[in-house]
Amino acid sequence: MAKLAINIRTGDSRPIFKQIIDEFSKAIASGKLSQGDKLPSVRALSVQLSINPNTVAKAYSELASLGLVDTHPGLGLFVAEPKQLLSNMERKKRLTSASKQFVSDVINLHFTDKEILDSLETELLASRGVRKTGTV
Amino acid sequence: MAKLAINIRTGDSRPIFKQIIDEFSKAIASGKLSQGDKLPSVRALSVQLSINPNTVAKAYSELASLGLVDTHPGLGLFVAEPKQLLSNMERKKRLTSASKQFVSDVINLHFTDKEILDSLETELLASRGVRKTGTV
Amino acid sequence: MAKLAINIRTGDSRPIFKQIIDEFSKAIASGKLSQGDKLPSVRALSVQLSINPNTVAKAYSELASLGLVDTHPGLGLFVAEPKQLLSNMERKKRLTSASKQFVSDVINLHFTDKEILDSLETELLASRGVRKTGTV
Amino acid sequence: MAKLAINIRTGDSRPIFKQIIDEFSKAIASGKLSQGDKLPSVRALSVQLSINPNTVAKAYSELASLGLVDTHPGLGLFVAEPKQLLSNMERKKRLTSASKQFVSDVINLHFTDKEILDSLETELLASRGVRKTGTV
DNA sequence: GTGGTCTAGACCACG
DNA sequence: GTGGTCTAGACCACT
Repeated sequence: MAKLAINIRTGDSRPIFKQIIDEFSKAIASGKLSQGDKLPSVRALSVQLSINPNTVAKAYSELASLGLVDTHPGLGLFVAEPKQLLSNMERKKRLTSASKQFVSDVINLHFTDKEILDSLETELLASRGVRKTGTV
Repeated sequence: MAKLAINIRTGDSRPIFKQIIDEFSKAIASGKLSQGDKLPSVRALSVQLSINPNTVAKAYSELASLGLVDTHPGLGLFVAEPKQLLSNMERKKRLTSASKQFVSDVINLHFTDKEILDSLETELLASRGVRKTGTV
Repeated sequence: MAKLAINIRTGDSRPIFKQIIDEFSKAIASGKLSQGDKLPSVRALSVQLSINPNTVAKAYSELASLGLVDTHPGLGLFVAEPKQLLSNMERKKRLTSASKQFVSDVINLHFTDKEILDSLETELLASRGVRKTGTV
Repeated sequence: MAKLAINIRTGDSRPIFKQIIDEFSKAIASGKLSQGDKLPSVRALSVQLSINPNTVAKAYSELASLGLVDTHPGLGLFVAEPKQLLSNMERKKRLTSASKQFVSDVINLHFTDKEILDSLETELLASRGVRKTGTV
């Protein structure tokens, strides 16, 4: 079980609980957290991040409903087995929606398509625990 | 003045005012609206889209502060001359930030990198008024 | 749009927010609420049920993540278009899980299988807005 | 004393003590455990299942208060004689309540009534030690 | 100790 | 007006 650091930025546009969700999502997707690994307790993480325990609880609750973790009251939260919760149509719909959102966000920055795609690829590799050193 | 259709979807996750901004941004970026073209009046657009005039006004106000349009009090809003308001560092920062956000949004959908990049490319081309299949 | 009554029972073993979710779920499944219908506002329902607004908000938030309603900040919540959010495997898994749970709950009441199945069928028909009057 | 296997699943939504109760309930209802059979000791079962002895003790305590087992201090727990503790009205009430709960749980999975009833029948037969396909 | 629920009250973004 | 987020503090069930 790798060392895990959850980072919260107050200047971020995303709400705190969403940042927590994203951090754990990426940690699980990249393999930094593996099935069966225990998450920090609600109280422990709330102290570590200096936020309200309810905020952590909300994030944990959503992670559970996303199927990424299993909750065991009295024991804690544990990384769940990988599974596909959503129908293929819903997955596709969400990918398209996120793509549209991304395009809207960057369209006025006047980058070329290649620059945009390269930037995305860099982040994708990073999220999978890979540094972008090879050719594109 | 080019033919222009502003589309608002009630099912969209973005707030209405943001959708308006994005629609005009894309229209300007793709050349469907050119420098000097007049935007519809607040009242006219609010009637056309069946939304609150305040919402349109808010969108127009942000378009102006983004530098995409010039306000001519008493006459209306006009597409501004293309300019670059942001430093290259700021542009790069926003691109990276949007990329990170996008990756967070789709990481748990379990698509391959290629599928994700393809989806984005499709939307990029669409935003530039191009269909992906078949060269233009 | 039919008249809608949400009932909360303090003696119920389910938490309040879950009761609210179930009530709206059944209202939507049975057609008592149709696509596009507006749900009562968080504040209005919290007053009507004499509970904390946050509790209603939590229920509404889960209804949204279940895909049953669309939220439009500033406007309210509306019944969403019917869709299949979950993969067939996940649907089957949840059906089996619920069946097991149900059997565990009634196994010691010493009813015959037929009595149990009849009871369930009655409730199923009721949930679809049908009174059980025909033969079984 | 019949051969008996108590199965605890960490992925189950039910708390551990409830799983233990359900397992013994089903074993008794199906005849796998008969009147007078001795249950494993608290310590033995807790070791076998790798769980906290308090959890086993809690389950045993509830089994006793349900009237399914008799406690003989110093000797252990033994399966009690079959008896009916609940009034018919109470039994019927609990069946209806469990049915309602079940319907609420599955109503949004969009299965047909037949699929739901089939799933339940399968589990009912399984709980009585019968496979559904092929008579026994 | 663990997570889950509920209340109370505040502030923000959206229309 | 609408819903969304966060804090503070309480109580409960489970291990």
